[in-house]
Amino acid sequence: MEETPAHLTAKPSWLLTQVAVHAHRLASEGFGGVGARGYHYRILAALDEFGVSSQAELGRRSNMDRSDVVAAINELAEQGCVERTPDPDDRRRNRVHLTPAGRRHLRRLDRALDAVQDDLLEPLSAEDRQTLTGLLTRLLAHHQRPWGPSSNSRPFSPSGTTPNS
Amino acid sequence: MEETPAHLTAKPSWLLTQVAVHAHRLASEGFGGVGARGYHYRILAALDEFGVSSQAELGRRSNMDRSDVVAAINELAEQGCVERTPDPDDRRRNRVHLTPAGRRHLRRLDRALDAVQDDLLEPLSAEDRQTLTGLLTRLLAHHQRPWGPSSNSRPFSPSGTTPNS
DNA sequence: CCCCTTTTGTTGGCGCGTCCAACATTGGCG
DNA sequence: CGCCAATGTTGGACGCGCCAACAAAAGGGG
Repeated sequence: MEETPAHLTAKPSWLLTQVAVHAHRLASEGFGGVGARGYHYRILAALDEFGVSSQAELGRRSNMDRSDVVAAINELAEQGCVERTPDPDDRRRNRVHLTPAGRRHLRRLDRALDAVQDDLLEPLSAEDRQTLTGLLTRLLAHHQRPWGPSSNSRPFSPSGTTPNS
Repeated sequence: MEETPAHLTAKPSWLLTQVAVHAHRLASEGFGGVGARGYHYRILAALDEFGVSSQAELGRRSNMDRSDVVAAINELAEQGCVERTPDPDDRRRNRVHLTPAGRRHLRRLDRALDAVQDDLLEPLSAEDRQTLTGLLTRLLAHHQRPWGPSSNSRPFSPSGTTPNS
């Protein structure tokens, strides 16, 4: 039985990315059954929660590049989950909205994803799960500083709390 | 300021993968300066810790596909970090070993990666970091079990989808 | 001894997620 | 009006994980 180098197992970044690999694998299995993938879920969830949005908004909310939003919405539109109509008030934008079929699809994906969480966190107690969630939430909030490197708009300059630490 | 859907932020798998994205970004920045990437580090670390190995061993230890090991070792060999010699005792295998340059390269990458950990975990106290590391280690160990983690095909398990511990 | 299975290195390819560059159109604002 | 910002879109890049196929070599039974 081959062991993994301690150089790796000692590094939180290693643990994080490797566990994320398993999370991604489980999620893909859950999505795969219905021919969906992560990007679809993100957009459907954002649409469900915030209603009609422009593609740029969807990208910012679900942390995707504008170009990837285009592709995902094309696919969702082909499946009839979503519809694109030009925005009369701003002719640059598209008003994207959920269809009933899209809402049903989202529910399916949501159920699949909930099952994934249980598989993923199986060895942890409810308390441990909460602890983990809290820690990860803090980390994510910290690294989502609005002035970060992004082509997704954010007209702000550097000099935040930590250019380099 | 656009918000992320609670459907996402409430899911540990989302938090995990998103934080992993930042970890990956930071690591890439650390590696990028010297033209390396994750696969290189994994192999160098495994070689440093376990000495001369075959490519298949390297793959198992650092969790990589055999084909990806080939590519990574080609690149490392071009950089003079690693050398491939046929194994006289088993003519299928290659004996891969670190060169002094490779060892120096590894040390550089190691220092860069250590800095990354600090950036990544900046908002957490030392205690929190340890807690996080422990939880992730448990999760990783659980999902690396040879017979498959949760759903089926385990010898025995008292609970299927029930809370535990 | 031969046959069958396994292991190993290697090639080539796929899918997903992230990201970037460029472009035309449109809106906002001085 | 003229400039800059935002939007949608196209096309591409890279990293990582994964799989299928193959030839060469090793190992284990009959």
